[in-house]
Amino acid sequence: MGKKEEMPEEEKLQQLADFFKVFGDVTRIRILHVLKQSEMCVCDLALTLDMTQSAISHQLRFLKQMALVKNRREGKTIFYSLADDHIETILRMGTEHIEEE
Amino acid sequence: MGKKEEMPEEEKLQQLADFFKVFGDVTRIRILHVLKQSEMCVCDLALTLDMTQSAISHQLRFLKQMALVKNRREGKTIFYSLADDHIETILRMGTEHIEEE
DNA sequence: TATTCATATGATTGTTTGTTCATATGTTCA
DNA sequence: TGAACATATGAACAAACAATCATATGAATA
Repeated sequence: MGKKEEMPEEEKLQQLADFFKVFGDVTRIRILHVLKQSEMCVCDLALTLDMTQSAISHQLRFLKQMALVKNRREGKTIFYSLADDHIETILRMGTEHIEEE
Repeated sequence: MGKKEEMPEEEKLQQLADFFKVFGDVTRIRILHVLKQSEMCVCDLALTLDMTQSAISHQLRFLKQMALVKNRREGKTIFYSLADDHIETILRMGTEHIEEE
């Protein structure tokens, strides 16, 4: 929609750092890794990752803000899933880098 | 050399987070961005990025540890450069993600 | 409508992290 | 060898961050 090419270089680099920062935490990586397989509600994420509902919820808010996950409500429960398959690609790239050599 | 496929999932995710964490800081992103164009010595990096030599040096050590940069000595000065072109690819992927939509 | 279940959120806290300051190491050249 | 220059490093400090605790919001159902 907007012309992002016009963004000043410095600001772009800041955004880039902010973007990668999201992946720089194990909890968030674990969440993304689980969601990569299937959508999941908050309480099941908490169970699966063995963390409190609150901790998961806080991270999900962050991930949502950064547009990495989306959610849908079904009655009382809210299901989270990856926002797009771009995320998987990035995770795979990182994995490949780590695994080589 | 080692078979990285045998690594336990949890440890792999931790390594992945640690890897991305490197890119999650503006200073490091700026350093990598500059080195993408040409190798450079510590003092010029400090000048270019308008930061103290010490701050740059600390970050370079971190980047070196994570195998993202390499260096060579030439007399008194030490030149740093990107360790491989993989880094550029990852930066580009991040940039693309940010710039789209 | 009161209770229960699912999730969100604000405040607090302990930890991590980036920068600074002071100083050490290492190289060159007079 | 000693002065000058380039880089590295340890300790200390402040800011950012993630988890926790307590509580609020919101939906279903008895």
